[in-house]
Parts: sequence; C-alpha cells; structure tokens
Amino acid sequence: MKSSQLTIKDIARSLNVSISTVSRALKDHPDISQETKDMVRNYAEKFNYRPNVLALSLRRQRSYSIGLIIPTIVHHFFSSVISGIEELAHKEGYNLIICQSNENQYREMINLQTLIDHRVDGILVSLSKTTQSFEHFSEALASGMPIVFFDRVCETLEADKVITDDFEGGRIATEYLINKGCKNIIHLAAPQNLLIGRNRRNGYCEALRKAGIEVREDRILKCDTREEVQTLRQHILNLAPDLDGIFAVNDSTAIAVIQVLQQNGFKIPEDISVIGFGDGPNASIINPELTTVVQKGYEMGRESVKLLLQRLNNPAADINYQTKAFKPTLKIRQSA
Amino acid sequence: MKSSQLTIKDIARSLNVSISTVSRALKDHPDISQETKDMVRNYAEKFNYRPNVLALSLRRQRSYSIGLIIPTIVHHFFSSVISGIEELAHKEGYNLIICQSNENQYREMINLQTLIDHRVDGILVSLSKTTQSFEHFSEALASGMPIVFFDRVCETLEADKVITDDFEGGRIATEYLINKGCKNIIHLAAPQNLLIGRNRRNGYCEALRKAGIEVREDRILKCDTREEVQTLRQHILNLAPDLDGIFAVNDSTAIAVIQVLQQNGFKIPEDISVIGFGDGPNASIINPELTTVVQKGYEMGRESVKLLLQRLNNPAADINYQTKAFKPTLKIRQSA
DNA sequence: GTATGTTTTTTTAACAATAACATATTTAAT
DNA sequence: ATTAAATATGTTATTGTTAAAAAAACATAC
Repeated sequence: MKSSQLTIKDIARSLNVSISTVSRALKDHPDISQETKDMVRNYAEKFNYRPNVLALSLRRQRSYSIGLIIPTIVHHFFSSVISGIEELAHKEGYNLIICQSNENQYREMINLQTLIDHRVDGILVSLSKTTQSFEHFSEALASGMPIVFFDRVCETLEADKVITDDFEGGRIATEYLINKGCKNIIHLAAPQNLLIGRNRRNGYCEALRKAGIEVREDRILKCDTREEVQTLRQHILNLAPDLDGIFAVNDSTAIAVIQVLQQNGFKIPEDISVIGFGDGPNASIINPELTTVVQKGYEMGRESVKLLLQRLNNPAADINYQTKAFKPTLKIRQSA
Repeated sequence: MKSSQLTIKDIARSLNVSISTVSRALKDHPDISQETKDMVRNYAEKFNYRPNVLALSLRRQRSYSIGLIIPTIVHHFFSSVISGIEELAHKEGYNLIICQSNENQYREMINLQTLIDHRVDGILVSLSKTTQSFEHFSEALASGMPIVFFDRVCETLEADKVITDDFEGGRIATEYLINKGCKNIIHLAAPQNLLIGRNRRNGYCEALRKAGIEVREDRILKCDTREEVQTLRQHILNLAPDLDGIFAVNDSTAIAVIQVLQQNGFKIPEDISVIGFGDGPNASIINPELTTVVQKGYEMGRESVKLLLQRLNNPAADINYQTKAFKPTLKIRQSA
C-alpha cells in the first residue's frame, strides 16, 4: 500500500474543518449540520474514503476478526468446516485468520499465541492429533479469550464445543454391520488421546456388547490414515480371512482397506463389509461405493461461529458453556 | 479479550519509568542501561507482556498480514494451495486472511475491498469463474497494492502470476491419447472466459492439429463439474460409441464421466481412454486409476507467497512483473 | 443589552507503540 | 575547574479514529 489511503485527517485539511467534525459527519452524528455532512460525505465519496480498520480496532478494542486453528487444510472434512466458518464469519462482518497446526502441538501453541497477539475477538480450534496438554488453551480461556472447540475437542476444557456425536456414529455403524449379519468386526481407530477416537471406539464396543459379541482388543487397530493401512497391510491381510466387517474411523482409511482387500481377492461387501466415517466425495468414487457415517462439516463450521458470536455479543455472560452435538446418520451405499 | 492485555504503559507505571524507556528496553536499544533493561524485561516476562500487533501495524503502516481470495475452499487443488500459502506466510511472519469468492464476481469485489480495508500488505488471488471484468483489480494494482494472481489469472492484468503451463498440460494429455492410438477424442472444457480454460483447450487443439486430426467444435463440450456431467449425461452417451478418448479439464469431471460410461457398459480404457487434470487423491481411488496431468497446488501456493514477499521487500522496485509457470507432467495410471 | 439556550464546531485525550528530539546526569579530557 | 562527550532517561508527536469535554457561534427571551 504505497500511496497511502485517504484519511479523515486529509479530508479535514482539504475541507478546513476539524478532524472530529469529519468523523461525526461520516457517521451521521446529530450535532453536525446538514450542510457540513453533505460536504464531507460528498468529498469522502468522491475520493473513495475508506476507514482504517486497524485504527478502528485499536480504538474500539475489538478487531472484528476471528482466528482459526485447524490441524490440516487439505482434508475434505476440515476444508468444509473452514468453508462454513468463512461464510458465516464474513456475513457477520468478521474476517478470518487461518492457522494450520499440522497436527503438531508446538505449532498449535504458536498459532494460539499469534492469534492472541493479533487481538482476534475469538478463536475456533480443532485440536491437533499430538496435543497432549491443554494449559495453553486453559490459560487463554482464563484470560477471557472466547474459544470454541469443534470436532476434535478436549473433555476437560471448559468451553463451548461443537461436535459430532461420535459415540453414536460408532454405534450405528457397528450396529448396521451386526444387523447385516457380521460377527467378526474390526475397528480401525484414531489415536486414543483424541476424544473422537475414544468415542467412536466406545460406540463400536457398545454395539458389540449389546449384541452379545465379545469385544477383543486385538480387533481394534490404531490405524487412521491411508499410509497406516499400507504399514499394517500384512497384518490386516492376515486377519482378513476371519473377518466379515470393518468399521474405519474415517473414509480414507476405509477406502484404503477396501483397495488392499480387493487387490488380494476379497470381495467387498460379499466377503467383508466396510463402513467409513465422514462421507466425503471419495465415498461415491470407490467401487463399491462406501457406506459411511455422515458428518456435516459445513454446518459444524457455521455452528461454531454461531456459538462464538453468541459469546462475543453477550456481555460478560454467565459462563454457561454449551456443547452442540450433531447427530450422525448412516449413508447406506454398497460397501456394507 | 475482556481482561485487556498488559501494555508498555502498564509496565511503565509499575516500574516508575517512562513509556519509551520500556519500549526501548524491550527492543534492546543501546541507550538503555543494562540494569533498566533487565528490570523491564523481567517484568515483561513475568507478566507475559505481548506487544499489540494492531498498534504496531498502525504505527508502522505495515500489517504483516496478507489476504487471499480463493474461489472455493472445499476443493483439493485449492486447499493444497491454501496450505502452501499458509505454511510459507507464517514462516515468514505474516498471517493469512482468507476470503472465499464462491465463484462469484460480486463477492470477489467485496472480498478485495475487505482486504484493502484491513490494510493487508499484499493480496493473493485466483479468479472466480464468473469474473468478466477486472477493473477492481486494476484499480487496486494502480493504487499500489501488490497482488499476485495464481492458477486462474487474467492475461490483460499486469501483475505477478503463478500458473501451471495449461497449454502444455492440455497438449501432453492429448498427445498421450493420440500416441495410444486414439483418433476420436473429445475435450470436456472449462468456461472459456478463464484463461486456464482456453489454454487447456488450445493445448488439446494443438496436439490434434500436429497429429493431423481435425479439430471439431462439436467435440469440445463446456463441462467442468460432476454435476454438469450429469446434465450432459445423455449427450455424452450418444457420442460415446464414436469415441476412443476423453480429455477432461479436471479430475472430478474425468471421474464422473468414467462412472457414467462404466454404468452404460463402456470399458475404460479398453473402449475409451480418459485423462484428467489435477492429480488429487481421487485419482487413485477410481477404478481404473486415473491417468492425469499433475498440478502442484502446494508448491504453487508457496511460490505465490514468494513472489509477493519479493515485491513487498523490494522497495518501490522496477515494475518488472514475473510469471512463474509450472511445467505439468503426466501421471500415467490405468485409465489411459 | 445581558442572560440563557441551542446548535455547531473544535480541542483534548485515548487506544498501543515508536521515533525524533530534548533534557538530565555522569564521566573524561583539558 | 570547566567543558565536551557519553550515557541514560523523559517528552512530544505520530499512526487513524472516536468520544467526551470545551468552546464558539448564533438565537431567543426578558
């Protein structure tokens, strides 16, 4: 921004009035005469005056921007969330500062500090996979920074949260497999430090228990990426002959197993039924199309912003933290 | 940010020194005694002083933030670009304000104004599909705002640009089909107001011409989304018996045609070879895996930031605009 | 013709930080 | 002892904007 923008000071000088007269004229303050208002506004319009948001933020002690800390941007679910956040935030006059933690706790801490330094009015966070301690967040919360956690949240942090009912998701997926007649179902699970990991797993266990099927630890594998499926390839293939169902913690893992199994002669869903979690666009590209738990990223993004704005607009507010849980549904296609 | 943060003023008051002494002590100014420096810095550290970036930006007339206008976030290529941008920008001490144009020119104009209002130091843009006029950008450029366009750029705007060599991409894809023996190749094209649309198409035409194959207008269909494939479904199926090759302007369109063709008994690649453009994760999920032109989103994002920073750091600089073109390569899989 | 009231405008301070300039010490050199 | 230089600190102005307080300017009433 070389040729710096026009300021009210410039206008004041040109029009031979004081700075505050210009300021008030522009915001239609009743003290200013119509004549002066017209003069100022015509001038402002003519030379395309635009208020300096930085100065406003400093003055108002409110920046009208919100920060986002997200584990990875290149991910269908997360990018959907971002899209929902961006949409509503801009509609409400806030702008969005994005930080990527890259699934790294240290980066997450840096990101948080950056956003606080930039005096954002509030922060939206989905935890990184490797985050094991939460003091950085509890400190920020204690200092009065409004934070809304979404999807990957922490049980012990008291704050507003937006989640998918992951337990229910795991439960209905597994129940569906059981109803289809599956008796030997493995679960490809997310890291158990993540609440979503534990919840989906617990939902899986609950469904088995309810059906009177023994929950076996050796049938729960920590495996939540395409790459990990490759790593565990042989192990999975060894198990496969005894299996009739797989519940994977996300779509890409589900798809990766399907591919591995198919390459080794297993028929999906005839030999083994597979269910994923997420319902991204990939789900309808794989053959057979993937049966999966639907997770509404865009809506979750919007809801997170809603909760945040609620907190921003309600004054001190009774610290009555809300958790909004989205009920997952099962999208039935061909893989199970 | 209720309990407002500590300021140098607070420190000055507590320590009974002047504000500027604190300011200088914190930045290790040689005029300040070691004693005072230690005192101030200990205090600052103890009470976790953090400078107010807003005030700094205002003072320095530089915000250390850059803006991004992107057509859609939920898109593998674009989210890869965002990821690359975020990565480098933060590494270089800039933060990133994201705006989504939603393929809408009006939104794009609003986004641009928002970013200018926020006094970002520079802007990164990929044009929306519907953008037909470019005055908003040329005005901003004229006023001295550094802008780097990437991927979807405009020929007539003088600015730094980062692109894929789309002509070359279209050419090598089509050439590969021809070498495989295809003689009846259609092109599913992007809107022709987009330069990438024209370039990919021209590359396609060039390859045909070089091989002595007639370029037929009725073999170029405007069709660049999954949905449009559905709309043109019947038309495509009518053409199909005469075809042996398809070059689609992006992966999702390629995949959608493959699915439509397969559902109607055509064998890919035996009956018809299909090539896409992009090389997203979907490409290896479809069966047969998609042969496609590789487009490096992450790298393009980084390169865009590099060009922008170059311009920000070079003073007035001779207006010597650069265009960085990434040479595309063909990732050969099974669909062609 | 002064007091009071109303309207309109200007001045000042503030938001957080910094740079230029000014001032007060101390030290060193003559 | 005097002065210059070096050292350390404070004051003021600045960035762009707004709000509160102050001050003009003008009008009306007695």
